[in-house]
Amino acid sequence: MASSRPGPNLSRIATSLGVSVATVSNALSGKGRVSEQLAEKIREHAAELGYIPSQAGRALRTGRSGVLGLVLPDIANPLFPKIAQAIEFAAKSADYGVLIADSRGDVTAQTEAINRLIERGVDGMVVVPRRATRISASSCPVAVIDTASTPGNTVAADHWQGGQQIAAHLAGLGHKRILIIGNNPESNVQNDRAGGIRSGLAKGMSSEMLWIERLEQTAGPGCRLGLARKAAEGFTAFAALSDLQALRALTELQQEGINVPADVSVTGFDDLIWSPVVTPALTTARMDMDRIAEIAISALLKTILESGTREGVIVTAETDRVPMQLIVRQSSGPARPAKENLTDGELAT
Amino acid sequence: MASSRPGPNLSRIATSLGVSVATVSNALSGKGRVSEQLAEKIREHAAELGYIPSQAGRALRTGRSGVLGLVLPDIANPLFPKIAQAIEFAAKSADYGVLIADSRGDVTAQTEAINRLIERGVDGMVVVPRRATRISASSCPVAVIDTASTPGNTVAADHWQGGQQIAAHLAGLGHKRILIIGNNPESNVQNDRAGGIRSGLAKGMSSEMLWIERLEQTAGPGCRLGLARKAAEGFTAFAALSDLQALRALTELQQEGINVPADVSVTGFDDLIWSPVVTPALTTARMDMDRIAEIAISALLKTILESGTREGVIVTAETDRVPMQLIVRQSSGPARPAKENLTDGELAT
DNA sequence: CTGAAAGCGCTTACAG
DNA sequence: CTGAAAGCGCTTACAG
Repeated sequence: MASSRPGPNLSRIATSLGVSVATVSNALSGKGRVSEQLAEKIREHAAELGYIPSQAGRALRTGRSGVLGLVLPDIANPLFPKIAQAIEFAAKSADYGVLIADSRGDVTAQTEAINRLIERGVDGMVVVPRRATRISASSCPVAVIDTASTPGNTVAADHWQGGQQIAAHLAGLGHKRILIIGNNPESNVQNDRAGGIRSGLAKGMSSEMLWIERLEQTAGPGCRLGLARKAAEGFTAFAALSDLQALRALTELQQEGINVPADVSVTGFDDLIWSPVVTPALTTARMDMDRIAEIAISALLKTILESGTREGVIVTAETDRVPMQLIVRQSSGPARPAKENLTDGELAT
Repeated sequence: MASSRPGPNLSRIATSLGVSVATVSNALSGKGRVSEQLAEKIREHAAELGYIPSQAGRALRTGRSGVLGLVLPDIANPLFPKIAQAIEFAAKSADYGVLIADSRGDVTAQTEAINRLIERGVDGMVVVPRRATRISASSCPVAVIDTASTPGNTVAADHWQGGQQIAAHLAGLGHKRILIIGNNPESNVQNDRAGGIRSGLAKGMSSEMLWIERLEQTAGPGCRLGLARKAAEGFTAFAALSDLQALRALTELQQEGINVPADVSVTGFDDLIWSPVVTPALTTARMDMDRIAEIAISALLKTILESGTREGVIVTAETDRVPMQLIVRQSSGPARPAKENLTDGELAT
């Protein structure tokens, strides 16, 4: 005997009302082949009994589970909450559930995570791929969120444009020498952001790149980044490619007795949870995750609903990049006149 | 016509092998009522065809979906990644999927989230409740992760003991006056942590409580916490009840030119992503989320597998509190001799 | 050891 | 407008 569900089913409603299950089904689904009078009576009775449709029955019959998968490279990434929240919200609005899968670890784990979701019968999935992973079409529609310059990307923040906004902001404040601080040189997202910054520098501005992972390979994990020296060399702006790196830079500078933003400016990306909380609050460029999620989900659902059979395709959206928004807070300010000028100023006093 | 699934089903394997579906089912489920020889042949053929069992069919027949729900008060909470990762891992190990539900917003949203999961047919769920929410038994087993002093809690970190560890650590470093920094006075977790700290203070130590939310009600959100003044008053240790508050304290102190840990110590809770990254790295007390998740999931599954019918109960575990682990990093150090003593010392020189 | 059959709850052509 | 029937894919008593 199958373990029985607690609540009533269509058949119980039907017999108790003296009608057929087909009619009850039609009435509740509102497909309209039932007289409004009867339909109303059925809906009322169903509500009264606390009827909850069986997803299993429906899924078996329709071939659709009503569930989407969300594959993340590493849930521990602080970006995850925003993504998950946005995806869950977009899915919920379309009456879909979201099954999470973490592919922490290598690419193999990512493939396994995807397979597990398929075994669970998801109708489609949203994948935020690991660095440099190419998502191959599997056996359900897939939306990829990475960066527009990654082939096969469905939709993402316009990281390049975000970088340009940071550059324009720093240019406007009079900064000349920018240290760009990234974590991993293989990240498409970070490279796009860095490229955007460089491309947005005004005349007379220059930049240098610092990859933390490379530094740590020689100096050990958790090492100082040597930012005080960089400041002494004349860098006045530290543009991190993520708020986590920005936080690292900010606290290192503060610890070295360098005042932010009086002495130097620090900026980040992503507007993570702590950005408005630290002192000074972080200037950062924020992704519009709600919009990205909305686009990804609607592209996904369009494909799911159109294709009768469950084809494995990477879906595309009309808009594949969503502008980032610059959020100016206290961690960035006007560039102090460089040493030489300061001297001039003092002479002039 | 129901939209057909792409892959083969039991019936296809059966006919292609000239046996019955029942035998194929038995062979694949390994229930052993099939000769090993035939079973092997069937397994081989199934693998060859790339057979993936239909969750829908199985769920409809067995009354179990193989999916658990995870209800979070607010996915944006930085603790979420750790919880989600741990729960997903524990569930995956038991061959269950995890459906997420965010109850951001009020208590109503939490109830709705729970209902939505039930409609999706979860076999059980893990709930991390909103502050001061009492989870009432719904129509499936529920495991609650909050704090041991919350009635109806299934399992949680021993926040009180975590607080005691922090207190012992600060006592050992010679600190006398501790400022405990919390966010919300209604949080059970924060109250337990604060209580633990107070109860763990050694002779001659004293503490004062600072609730940020209260301060912000008058001084506005994002206001300074006035920690420099507290330091001047003689507080040498700032024990935040979460790493987010610890980060806020740390950066405010640094901005005010107070050196951590040379002048004062800062500690946090939860070992969040940035704790090892900031300078100085944060001393913190970490929850063993893996163990908590394991206990919650296994208690949940035990109830699910035992109860034939899907009763709505809050499950209990033998162990309801898991010790926290103190992680000592550079943000805490020996208390500097207080002013009076310093003078003595100078006289003695 | 193996198979025929029932049935989980639903939706959807089809017939009336 | 309403109903009888088939069937989605699976598991599980039951019979042989």
